[in-house]
Amino acid sequence: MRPETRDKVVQAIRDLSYAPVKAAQTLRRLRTNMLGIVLPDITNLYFALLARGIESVAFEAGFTTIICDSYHQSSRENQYLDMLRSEDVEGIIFVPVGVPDPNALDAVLDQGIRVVAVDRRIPGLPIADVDNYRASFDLTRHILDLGYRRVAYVTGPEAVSTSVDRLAGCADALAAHGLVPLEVCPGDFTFQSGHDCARHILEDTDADIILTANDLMAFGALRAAEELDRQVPNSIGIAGFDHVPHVPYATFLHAGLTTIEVPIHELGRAAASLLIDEKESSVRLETRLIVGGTCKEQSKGVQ
Amino acid sequence: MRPETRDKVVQAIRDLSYAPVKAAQTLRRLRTNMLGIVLPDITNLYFALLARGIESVAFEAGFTTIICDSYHQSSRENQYLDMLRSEDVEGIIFVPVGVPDPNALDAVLDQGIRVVAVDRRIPGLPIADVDNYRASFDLTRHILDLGYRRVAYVTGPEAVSTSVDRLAGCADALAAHGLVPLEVCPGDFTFQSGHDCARHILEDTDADIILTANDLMAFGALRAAEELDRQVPNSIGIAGFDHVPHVPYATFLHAGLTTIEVPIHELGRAAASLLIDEKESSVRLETRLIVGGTCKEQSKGVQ
DNA sequence: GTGAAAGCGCTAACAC
DNA sequence: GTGTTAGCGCTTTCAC
Repeated sequence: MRPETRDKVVQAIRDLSYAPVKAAQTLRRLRTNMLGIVLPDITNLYFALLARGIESVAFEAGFTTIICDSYHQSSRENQYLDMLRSEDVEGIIFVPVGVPDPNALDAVLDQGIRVVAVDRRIPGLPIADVDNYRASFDLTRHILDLGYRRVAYVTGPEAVSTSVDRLAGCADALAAHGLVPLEVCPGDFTFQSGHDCARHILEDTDADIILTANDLMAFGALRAAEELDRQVPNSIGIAGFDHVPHVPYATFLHAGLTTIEVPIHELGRAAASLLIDEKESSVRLETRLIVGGTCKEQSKGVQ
Repeated sequence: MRPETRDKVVQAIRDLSYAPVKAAQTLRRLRTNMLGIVLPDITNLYFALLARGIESVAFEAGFTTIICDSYHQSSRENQYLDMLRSEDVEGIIFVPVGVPDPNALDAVLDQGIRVVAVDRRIPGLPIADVDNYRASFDLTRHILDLGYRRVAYVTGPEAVSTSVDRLAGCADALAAHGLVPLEVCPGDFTFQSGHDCARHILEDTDADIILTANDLMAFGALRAAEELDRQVPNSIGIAGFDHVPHVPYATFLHAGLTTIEVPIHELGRAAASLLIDEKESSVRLETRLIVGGTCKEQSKGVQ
């Protein structure tokens, strides 16, 4: 068409402030260009960073994302799965609360909506994750190298693969030294549960270190140690897992927590790429050991 | 219709696993049942709590929400506004980065999409907020009653109404005592800026208290005080604003921060209600003074 | 109470 | 190049 005709059309679009109606496009093309994210808690920085990573890739690819916060409740999780299905999203990135309800999930899958897991495994689905077992194994070896021997562990929910893998990695590293955990206390990834488990461990065992399945519980443990006047790391060692940059913690814990860095944002990006590029495979990213000030640097008493 | 006929139909829905196509409904009804949220940073707990509040009301009312994270960039904010417009959302809850771009906003408004502000004022729009001026005034009076006199203030971005109001409330309360702020340092609501401003204040002035426009900057100030070996509250007082429940802070700051509690979740709920109930009015919620351990309890030297 | 038909706004296909 | 048309799946209206 002639440039001047083009300009006229463009001008007309302006004048009438015309904007295409998405619903009509969607109906015609049978493509919504929407992605769903289902996660347990958007106020948890870990998941917020994950959502950001996902969104950054989706936005570049022209997808709109709907974040669904399941509040750690599988009933709400199912409601959201149904909702996303009826919205005809083109894919879902799913961080389940525990073991997902097969009914709700299959209904989604049967409609041809692709679902990928991120962080937490879901049987039969591709996933973007890290090697939690390996990282936990390596962290445990690290603290064994430092001379710690009486290891107590604060684990996460048993229905969540990350909890299971991290605990297993720790237990196996201990076993390789002929050791077993002094205590395995069931937490739920919250600050409070970390605090409560650590208090129990400090009061009822002679552990020389507490390992926790995430940083938040490690902070709970730090609090418990402080309440009981136990010096960290001199009287008790503490290590976490995640390396979530909880802001105010920098205020007080200058030397930082010994922990495993999980590339959360990248995990989100990888999961979104799996969905958008329609890959069937999974992707695994690297973690890194962060040596902080909550474990002794010297071997203790072993010398 | 006869019950048995009904059952047959229901059965058929089952068998064919029929689900209505939202796009067709939307096209026909010209209603999308979608709400947009535009906010500066979903990884900031303050905004995550706001989003949760909004979502809880929207979900009950059958609306799907789309959270748009502008990353504190007005360019992205405009992109999202355009995106939400083309999605034909039925309303937008808007926490602007600064002063919103009239072009992008008017385009939305011209299309008949209702927009409400929350937390931060936007000229011409209804808002759900708190009386930041009053609360800041009262907090300042409180610390004056405690005997503090040499008050330094760390403010937020000057394009944001909450910053402006909080600073004005403080300044006016001081003026009522014939005082002026010893120093007003421009922060940007981040931990880092709170730290940097506080360091400057502690090194270059003889302030006896630092007030900050939000809790995050107060934590930065606490960090700065610790670095310079200034005891809180004995050597320097600190107070914040927000009362955001940053989790790990409970680990270390046992007595808590002196601050103003803003009902964030409720603010989100109120904003969503304004939109959904199609009210034109604004709504203002109550704040509360939280007396923590970061200000001296006794008047100092005044007796 | 049941059935038929029009039309929401767009896009893709095809004819000119 | 340009113009015309069918139809995406639903809801609403109107006729029976």
